[in-house]
Amino acid sequence: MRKPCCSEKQGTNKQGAWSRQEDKKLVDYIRLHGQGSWRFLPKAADLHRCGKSCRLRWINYLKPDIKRGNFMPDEEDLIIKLHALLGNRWSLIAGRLPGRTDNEVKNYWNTQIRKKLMKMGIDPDNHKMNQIPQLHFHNQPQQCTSMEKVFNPINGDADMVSDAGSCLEDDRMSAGSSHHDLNLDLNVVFSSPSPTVVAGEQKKLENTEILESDEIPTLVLFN
DNA sequence: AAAGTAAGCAACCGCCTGTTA
DNA sequence: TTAACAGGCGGTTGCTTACTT
Repeated sequence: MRKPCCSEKQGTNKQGAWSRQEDKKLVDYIRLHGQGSWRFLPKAADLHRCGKSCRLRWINYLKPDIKRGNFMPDEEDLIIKLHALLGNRWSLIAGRLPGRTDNEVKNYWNTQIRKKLMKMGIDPDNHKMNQIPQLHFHNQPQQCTSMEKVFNPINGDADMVSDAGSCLEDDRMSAGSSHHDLNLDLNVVFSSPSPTVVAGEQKKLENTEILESDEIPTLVLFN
């Protein structure tokens, strides 16, 4: 029924990396006309790319508010927490990280966080222990991250997966825990009928929405 | 120094959803 | 109600770079 994005212009896809000239054309065009109408943008901007490719390039790399560079520990914490709640909803997760894109978050998860979690015996898909973790200890409990205390949406508790000696009591994670630097307090609100809907039913997370209220994002779970 | 391998990440693909006529 | 379309999303690919042998 629907034609593929670039079917009308064979040879416009699989163009590889964007050149400086292409970037400039795209940026100049969007500055002048604004974003949108991606289907017609390539022709209007004299770009031999498909609209999707232009959109992706703009959203992921050319937008002025994109934050590049390494992820901060706070950001990593937040990604893990949100992933535990939302799963692979990268755009939702990225939406809580100012300046980060879904593609960047997804890549970071797949290349960094996933490996770290697996190394600690945590299944990165469900955030549950799947084997005996390789425990390591340090003397700085304040440095505990979500990598070491992963909120488990199934039982509503924090799974202590490593650094057991230093991280057990302080800073215990919960759905209402706080991220000071990013001002991102996560509150889980159950719309109906009761909070017990979460227990053992991760698929309930299928229909979720993060609402902004008084600058505190709230995760609402719909039944 | 060269070849082989692994890791990181930009880019593409195909499907889904919302909107409009 | 349905078809067509645009935009958006997650999964995957493949190129580039770094590292190892």
